[in-house]
Amino acid sequence: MPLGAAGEAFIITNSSEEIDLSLEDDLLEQRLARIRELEALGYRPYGNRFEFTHTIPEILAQYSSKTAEELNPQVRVRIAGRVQTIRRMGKAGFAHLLQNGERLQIYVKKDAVGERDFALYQMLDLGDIVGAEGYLFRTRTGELSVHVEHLEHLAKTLLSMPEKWHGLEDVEIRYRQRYLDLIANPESRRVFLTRAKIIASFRRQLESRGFIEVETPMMQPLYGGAAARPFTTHHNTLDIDLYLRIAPELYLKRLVVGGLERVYEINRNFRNEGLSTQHNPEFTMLEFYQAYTDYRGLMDFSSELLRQVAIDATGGTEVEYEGCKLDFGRLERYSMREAVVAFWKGGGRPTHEQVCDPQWLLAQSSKSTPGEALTEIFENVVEEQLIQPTIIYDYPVETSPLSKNKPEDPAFVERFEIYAAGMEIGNAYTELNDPQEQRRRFEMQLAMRQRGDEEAHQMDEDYVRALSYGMPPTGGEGIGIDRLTMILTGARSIRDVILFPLLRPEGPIGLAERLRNLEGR
RNA sequence: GGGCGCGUAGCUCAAUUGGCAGAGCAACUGACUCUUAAUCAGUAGGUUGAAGGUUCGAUUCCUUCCGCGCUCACCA
Repeated sequence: MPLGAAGEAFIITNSSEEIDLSLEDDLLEQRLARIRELEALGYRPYGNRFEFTHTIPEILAQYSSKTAEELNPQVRVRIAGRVQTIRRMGKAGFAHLLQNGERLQIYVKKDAVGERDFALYQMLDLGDIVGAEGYLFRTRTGELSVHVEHLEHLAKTLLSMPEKWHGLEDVEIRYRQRYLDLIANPESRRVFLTRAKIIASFRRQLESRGFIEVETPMMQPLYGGAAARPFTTHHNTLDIDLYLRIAPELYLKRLVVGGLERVYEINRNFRNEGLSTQHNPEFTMLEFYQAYTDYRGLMDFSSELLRQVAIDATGGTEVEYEGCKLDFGRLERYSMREAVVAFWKGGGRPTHEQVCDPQWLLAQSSKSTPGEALTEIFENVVEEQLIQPTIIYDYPVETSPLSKNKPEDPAFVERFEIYAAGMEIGNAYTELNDPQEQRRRFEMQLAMRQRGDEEAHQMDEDYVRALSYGMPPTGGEGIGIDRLTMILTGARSIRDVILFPLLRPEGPIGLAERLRNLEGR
């Protein structure tokens, strides 16, 4: 396109529409007008494929240490990114392009890029996505930059970006419009990269030990494997109600029966409960099952897994959370009864004999069985004090319908939970594999259900049938990925580690209507 | 669901005892060919979350509602 024509188009658009714009003062309208200016210059407001030579992080990794002299002979690059800052000075100027969380400065000089590309540079808005071609150099102040010789437009921003040095702080917008959070807050980006590293580390470690990854039903005709209320949905053709799973446990153990002796699944569970800083209705669990081991074996395995995950995610075994230094290098271990004695607050610390005495336990609690009383005391007294990563083992049978009894103490089961930062992050046990005992446990749960306990298990007869074919002795464990991610990233709320946490739907946005009204004007 | 707190320009935040709704950034116009929170001159931008009420007068006080956060209960 001849330069004169382009310039003319630019000027005409300005003079004819400027008055309307200033009267309306609508950013959208300004931006849509700018799209027409871009098109008049022969640019596409939403470009297509762009061949780049480097990503911005690649350039920074390769050339950050190079001096001006070492950038000679010229290093030619083609890069793309989102415009993060613009500093215009008449017939030249700078901008920072942001890509994959890192930024690189470009220098655009009219003499170097020509009239048309310089007109494009002058029209850029913060948030536009552009491609640039040129060579690397260092500015007078020493910043590695691209001396641009050609500029290309790849995508237009119609809405204004978050403010540049405070970033985006409104938590509601950060959760609802996570894309803005990811653009504006490097810390948020880092959290989700760390989350991905945590999951990758678990996968790598489990694969290397011969575990295979499987997917089991999310929609289940019977829900089980945990104590929780489910979400209900409906399948039209079969005309049946289905439940979103509260846990994959019963399916994974069917697979162990079937000879998949080491299986794991990393996926969502859904529990129809309240929301809090530690609870989202859908959350991600790792569950794994290993035949021929028991909860003692899993304690050792868990310690290794968590230690390595901490290293893979953060570079070391120590992390700081809420001002406390947590060490994943080793997990402390207490039985539940030991923990009640050890973490007792104030006077009247019980003896070991007392925490084993049903009469003493019942006297401390409103619960009707010694086991439930012990659990209640533990939760009230101990849980919040378990800051260091800690294993608590040997749980009362009443609260554990799927765990195997301790042979020497049938009122307790071979179960442990992992705590850190006062939160439960893991739950594991020696799986109950006696179908007759499992049938009795389900019937106990049914009785609790009839007394009004909505969270008690239903009878899963196919599961009993599976066990009746024989399940090898097996250890199984679940680890809450969201909470572990909170701890390893220093997040206060589970919503900070879930990309799109559940929120109430927002009201009408009104953008579609505004765009419709502005179309073709 | 209960309790406490917050909601002001696109973003981050002010506004004295109830007395003319403001600033910075972003936007718009102009100047500027090595800036980096660029600078300089100017312009525009508001149903103060919504609806009622008290008052001569409400961002401010009261009521209800909406949204978010914290917390308690339930849960992992």
